[in-house]
Amino acid sequence: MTGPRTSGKKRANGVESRQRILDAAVAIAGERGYDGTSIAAVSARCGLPASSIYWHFRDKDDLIAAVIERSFETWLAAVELPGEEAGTPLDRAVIMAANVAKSLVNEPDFLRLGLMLALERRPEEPRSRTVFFQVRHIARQRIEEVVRFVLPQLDDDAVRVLTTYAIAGADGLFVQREFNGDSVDLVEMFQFHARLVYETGLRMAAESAR
Amino acid sequence: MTGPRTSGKKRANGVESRQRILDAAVAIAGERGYDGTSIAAVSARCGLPASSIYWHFRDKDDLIAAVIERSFETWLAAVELPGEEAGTPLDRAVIMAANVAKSLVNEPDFLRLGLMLALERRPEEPRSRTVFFQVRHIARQRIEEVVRFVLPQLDDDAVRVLTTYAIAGADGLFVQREFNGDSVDLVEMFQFHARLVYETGLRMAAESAR
DNA sequence: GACTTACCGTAATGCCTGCTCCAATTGGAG
DNA sequence: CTCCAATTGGAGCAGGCATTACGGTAAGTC
Repeated sequence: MTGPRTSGKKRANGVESRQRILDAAVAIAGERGYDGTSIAAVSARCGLPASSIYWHFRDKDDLIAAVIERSFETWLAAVELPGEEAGTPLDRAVIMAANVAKSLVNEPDFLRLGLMLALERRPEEPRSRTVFFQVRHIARQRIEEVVRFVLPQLDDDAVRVLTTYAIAGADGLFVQREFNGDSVDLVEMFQFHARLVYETGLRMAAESAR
Repeated sequence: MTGPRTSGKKRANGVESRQRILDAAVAIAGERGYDGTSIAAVSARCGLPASSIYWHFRDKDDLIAAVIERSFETWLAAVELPGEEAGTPLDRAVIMAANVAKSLVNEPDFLRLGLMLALERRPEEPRSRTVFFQVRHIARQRIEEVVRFVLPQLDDDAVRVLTTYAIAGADGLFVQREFNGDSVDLVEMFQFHARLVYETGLRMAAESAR
């Protein structure tokens, strides 16, 4: 271990405080949604006064947007198509589905918040909502890539339909688990879903080649 | 003009006022969720003062619960398995799926509000949320019946899994449409989904009989 | 006409909200 | 040491919130 030269750890917090605030915010916003998240609650949870929150973030909307960005990054890092050693393309896709499910079980706040945010329709759309849509678009592209890789014989239209269906199933299964609790085995259901989407893709390809 | 009879309806409102309040509330709550729905906004929209709302409903929670109950009733009435003249059991199930999709397109507020409500986790759970769960349970039973009728060879466990998957797909597709707008043809996707669930059920039955 | 019931309107209650102001503290640089 | 910039502490503001108190009015009953 080294003596860290300049840093140590104790100088005025800054970076760490920002993380503490985000940690508190993701927990509360993931449970109560945008309107249900009060600055006072976040402040109480992270132990910093409201003024500190406003020093780090322009306003509440900015805070929630930052929450989404950070959560998405960690989520995205956890979700990659495994390498060739994992087996056939289908095997790899099923493993990836299981990994997505696991990360959703471990940190459901991100998607829960995102879904709540996206379902809302308010006259003036908050930035946090559009951030979620951007982020969601990236996720969609990644899934589309996987679909295209696993089922290379599909044409663009079929890829799009299948991707939409794949994401819909994922969202829906997540919601089911939120409702019914642990009685829904998310990992198993995601694998089931991945296989089903794959077989459907096979059938679609066969039909269009007919 | 001396005061004519003003025959039809003008006096002593009561029932009609209650409906006006519920109409306003379902629109606002369907767009903004529980916390986003203020009594003042509902009052402004229905033209009645806040005190009238509190005459008809105990509190905000009671109002939202009533909104859910009423919306569910109209939704449930719109969704029935069509009669034998519609064709094979699968045909009938697909038609029913299309009908569900249509009613969701026409009145998305019910499910949008329900999903937002169900995703929230607050320390003290509002009655409206439990009402949604009750209502949702009824819907699930109805779908389970349909699954059992269309695929009578399935055992109970398979029926349960398939029903969960069917509902998850429906929720997920609905959410997709909320995100992507009319570019998602909900009716078509619901039919697609119904057929896919059916084929999966066939395969499950064949496997368990193996 | 007196009394009751059902409903509407006004105005207020007290709490909570997002957000800001400003003074205090801290660590590093000169 | 002094000075500066980064942070925190806490008090405070205006506005919005759910909810209520209370008085008014119209119709129905006797």
